[in-house]
Amino acid sequence: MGFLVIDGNSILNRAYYGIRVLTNSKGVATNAVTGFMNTLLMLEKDISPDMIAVAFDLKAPTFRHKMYDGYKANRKGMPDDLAQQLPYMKKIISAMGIAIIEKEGYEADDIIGTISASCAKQGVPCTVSTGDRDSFQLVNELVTVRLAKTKGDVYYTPAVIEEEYGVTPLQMIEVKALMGDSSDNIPGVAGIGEKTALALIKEFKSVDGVYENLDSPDITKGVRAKLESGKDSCYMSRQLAKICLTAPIDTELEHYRPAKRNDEELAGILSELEMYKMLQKLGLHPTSAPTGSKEAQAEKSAAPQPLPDADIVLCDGGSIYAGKVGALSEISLADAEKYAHSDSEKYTFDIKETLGISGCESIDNVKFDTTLAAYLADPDSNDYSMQRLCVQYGVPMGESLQEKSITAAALDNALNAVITDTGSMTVLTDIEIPLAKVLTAMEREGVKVDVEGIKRFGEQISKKAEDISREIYDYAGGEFNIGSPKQLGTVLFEKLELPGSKKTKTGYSTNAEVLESIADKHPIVPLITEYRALTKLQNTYVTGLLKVVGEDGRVHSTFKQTETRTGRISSAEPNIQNIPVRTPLGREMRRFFTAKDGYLLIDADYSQIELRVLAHISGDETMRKAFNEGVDIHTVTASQVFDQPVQWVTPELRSKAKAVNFGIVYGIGAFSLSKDIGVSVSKASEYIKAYLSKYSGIAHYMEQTVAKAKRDGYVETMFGRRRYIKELAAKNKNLQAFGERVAKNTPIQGTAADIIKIAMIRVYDRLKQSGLDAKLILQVHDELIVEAREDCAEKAAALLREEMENAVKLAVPMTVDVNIGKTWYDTH
DNA sequence: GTCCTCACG
DNA sequence: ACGTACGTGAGGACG
Repeated sequence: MGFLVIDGNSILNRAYYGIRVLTNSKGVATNAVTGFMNTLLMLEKDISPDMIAVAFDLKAPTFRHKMYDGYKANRKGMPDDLAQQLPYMKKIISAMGIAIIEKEGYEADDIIGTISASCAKQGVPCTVSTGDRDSFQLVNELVTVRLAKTKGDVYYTPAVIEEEYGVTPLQMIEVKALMGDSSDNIPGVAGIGEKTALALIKEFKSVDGVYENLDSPDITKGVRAKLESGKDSCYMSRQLAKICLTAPIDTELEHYRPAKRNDEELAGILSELEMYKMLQKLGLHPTSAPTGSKEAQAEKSAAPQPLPDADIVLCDGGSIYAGKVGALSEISLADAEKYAHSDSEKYTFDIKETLGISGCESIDNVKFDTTLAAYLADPDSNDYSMQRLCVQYGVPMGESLQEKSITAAALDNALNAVITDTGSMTVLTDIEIPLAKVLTAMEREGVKVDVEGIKRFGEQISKKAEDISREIYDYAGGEFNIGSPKQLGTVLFEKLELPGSKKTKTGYSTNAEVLESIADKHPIVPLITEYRALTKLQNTYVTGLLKVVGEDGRVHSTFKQTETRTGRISSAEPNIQNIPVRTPLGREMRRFFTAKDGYLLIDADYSQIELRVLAHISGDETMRKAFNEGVDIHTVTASQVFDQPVQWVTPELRSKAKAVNFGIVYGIGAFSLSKDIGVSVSKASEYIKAYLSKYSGIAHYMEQTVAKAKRDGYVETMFGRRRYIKELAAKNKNLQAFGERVAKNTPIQGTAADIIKIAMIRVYDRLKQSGLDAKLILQVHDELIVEAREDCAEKAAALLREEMENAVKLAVPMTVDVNIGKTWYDTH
């Protein structure tokens, strides 16, 4: 009903600051557009307006937002990534058939005022949607302001305003004349705030009234003096505060009935922004596949082969269905094994889930897997559901089972094109698909844990933690929750007045680094550090682990295959990849991960796999030589960076060089390196410079990689696994720098991940065919753990080493350290 | 649900 | 003037 007028700038601003920055794959921010659209749709649904207009500012810039005062780089006083969204927003509004009103020299408020006045004159109800309170003066019997708030909108009618402020809507102008408005550059009367202004207007009705009654006993001396000296400013402010009701715009209300929506245009813009949820909400389909770059789109000439006629395999509600498109039938669990080994070519939707439900060890002749393909096409996503993929790839989502088979086939076609096009088909068929059965087997097998041992350990830890907490309370002069960073910060920095400044948004930072820096300032600090270590062990590892031990006395972690951006595997419930090892006490936990009776654990880990990968792909001769000669890489690096003969390298220098080597792999910065090794930033900077000049091949490779990433928008591993880096296209310098580090790190971390995956598949296959009683049970990024019967352990260990070392042939050897022991602790 | 902290490679 | 190394998962506090 009636007219809806939206304060475009205000709503867009609120959306921008209210929603974390979202961007599409090309780095264009979409958060403000998303928020605005949600607001618009909500308003349309709520109000069902007959006429709609969106008003935008076209006035000389004002710094409305304190946060960005001083942000001089942009004359609009608007962050770049918000300004970036304005043109899209306007195009979308137009495509929706909704009128945009803007007028040179007028603010959105003036336009809204003029429209609302016309409505009031013609007896048309009018709703003003805005995020700020400036428009309250426009409110009357027909005009309502709908203030956008985080927790739902609030309607302001004359009665509500009277109730909240005790003045009429029009008197808001008088109030503002007195109190001013810093965001609108309205000075008001210096020294008069909201409270005083409201009280004055409540009593004297207007600015005139106030000045006529300066002698009133209700006005204190101080206030009176301020009013007298600020009189000119007050009357000037009154003019400024008044919203213009006669802006030269089209006030023929009928002209603002929405035109027919231009679906094609709308779908085009939303697809460009990759706003798939919004497309779905509007009942539209994406206009093009999103993942391929422009070149990829153009290269459609090298079209992939259409999929052959093969079986689709779907899981639904714990059942498996397979067969030709549109003719699936349920595969009973009894028949699953037979079907799995049949000759039919299979297109699974989620092979790991299929293995899990069917109980099969493996599935033969799997040619394609939708989920894994979608992961390779877009590893940034965290949702590979059919529904999500349909939205992403513009495929209609089927409701019934048979329709879903059509959907799956259509998705496979789309993804097959993407994967072929981007050169990641072999990663799919030779790595990810065969890996699924290995991970499934590892999950089923699990690892034995010593439950009683963990419990005893936990009791010791708890006792110790309790003792320490008492000591802490003594020093603190009272009990408090040590685990609450907020309370801890208060105790350390206010009560005990220790040095250390606010660091986080919400308060004091109390992390290990901060505590370390003040460790010798007060005896409570080392106690807190110790308390933290103990409670971490207790909560996360002792209690956490006991919660997930199966009836078989083993823990069965889930190895997630589509979780990381780089291609690594992740582990959850429990996370078996972050069991303590670095401290002596933490390392004790590993005594409770053990081989079953009569068996041993074999632990094999790659030595310096990431640096070796770097030596290979960069072609750096110095580093390759070091690895080929089998010398200690950190010692060599120390000798290079600090210009010392190898035999003169001290443990200290070696340790620094080690940190530099790590830093290089992460896309080093001098600041962080300096923090890590405790030298000045300028020293750290010198080290990096020396490193890059000695290892010039690495310097060159890093430059090339970043340049290529900026040009193409993605980086790749040796095997063709891709990661798109949208941050490189961002305008924000910090984001760009992050993108560059990612570009440097991902090919290294990702290639190492590919290598160990290949090794896992080979180890699994070889162990199986060898007939040895030995099974792969764990993976920790560069480390594989096999549980083997005692009499098989040596052979299994040799096999493990052989397959890992020969998984790929690089320009440097892939050295593996192998250890055998009863528990995980013993293998280190 | 988000933040902080901290465990691992 | 600010923030500052890559990739994860989990627990507790707090609003």
